[in-house]
Amino acid sequence: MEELPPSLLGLTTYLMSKAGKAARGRLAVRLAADGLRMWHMAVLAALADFGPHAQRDLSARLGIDPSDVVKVLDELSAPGFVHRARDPADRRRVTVTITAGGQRELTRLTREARAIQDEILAPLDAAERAQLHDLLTRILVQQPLSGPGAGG
Amino acid sequence: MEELPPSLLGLTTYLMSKAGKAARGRLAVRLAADGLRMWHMAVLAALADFGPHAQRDLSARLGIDPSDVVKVLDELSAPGFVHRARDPADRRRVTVTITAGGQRELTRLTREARAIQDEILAPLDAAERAQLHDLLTRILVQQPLSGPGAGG
DNA sequence: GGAAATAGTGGGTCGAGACCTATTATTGGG
DNA sequence: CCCAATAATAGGTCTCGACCCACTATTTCC
Repeated sequence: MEELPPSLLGLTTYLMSKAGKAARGRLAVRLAADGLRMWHMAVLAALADFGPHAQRDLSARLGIDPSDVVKVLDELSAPGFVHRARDPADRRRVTVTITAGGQRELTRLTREARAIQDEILAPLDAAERAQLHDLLTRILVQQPLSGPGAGG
Repeated sequence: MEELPPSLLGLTTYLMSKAGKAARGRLAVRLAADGLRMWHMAVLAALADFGPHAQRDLSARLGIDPSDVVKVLDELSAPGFVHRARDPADRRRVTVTITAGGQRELTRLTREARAIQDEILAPLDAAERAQLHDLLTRILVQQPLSGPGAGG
C-alpha cells in the first residue's frame, strides 16, 4: 500500500512534474531562509547575466507581470541586493542594477542550488546527468515558451 | 532581450521545474474543462490501478491530507466517478470505488494527457523519450519521497 | 465498560504565483 | 501644445496546494 499508481508513473510528464516540484520545493526552503522566493533568484540571475535592466525589460525577459516586478524589487532592494536608479535619458524608466552584495547572494544561492541538485541527481552518473540536461533543454527550447512564468 | 539567464538554464533542476510546470499547466487546463484538478485524476488512477481504498489509504498512498481527500471525493462523487460505501466490517471506514463512468473519464483524461505529452516531447525521438523516462524514474525512486504532495 | 485511538468530515488558514485595474510621471507624435 | 502611449507603482483578486484543528462516530485495548 505504498506505491503510486503505475498509470501515473508511466507518464513522463508526470515524472517531470513531480521531479520538478521536488527540486523547486527544496530550493524554496533554502530561499525562504533568506526571506526570498524563486522570482528573487531569477531576477538576480537575469541582472548578473545580462547587466542592468529597466523594470519592463526584466518583466519581458522573465515573463513576470510588471506589477510583480515592483514587489520583487522592493524586497531585493531592502537588503541591498539591487539598486534602482531613475534613467536620466527617459525619466519614466528605472534602471535596476545588481550590487556587490546581490552578486554575493546570488553566488551563495547558486552554490546551494547546485548542492541540492547533486542530491536530487545522485542516482545518475555524469554522462547521464549531461544527457538529462540535454533532453530537457531540447524540450524547453521548442516549447511555446508561453505558459506561467519562469518561476523556478 | 528574449533569452532567459544562462545561470538558470545551466541548472538541470531549473529545467526540470520549468518543464514540469509546463506539463502540469497544460494538463490542468484540460482537467479544468471537466471541473477537475490534478488530485482528482490521481485519485481515479489510484482506484483504477489498485482497486477500492479506504479514504485513509488513498491519503497515505498519494500523500494528500485526509481532509483534502474528503473534498476531492465529494467532487468526484458528484458526477458519479466514484462510489462511497461504509465498510460493514469497520463502520468508521468508507470504501471508495471507481465507477464505470469514472473509468471512462480516467481513460479520456489519460488519452489526453498522452496527447499533451506527445506535444511536449515532440523534439525527442522514441529512444530519447524512453531514456528521459528512465532517468526521471531513477531520480524519483531514490527521492526521500517526502516533500509536498504527488500533486501532478 | 470506559479511555484512547482511529476514520471521516467540516471549516478554516497560509503562502505562492498569476493576473488585473487604477493612478501618477513622463515622453513622443500629431 | 495637447493627447496617446509608456513606465512604474499601489492595491487589490483568484486559484491551488498544503496544512491544521475541532468534532463525531466507531472500534480497540485494558
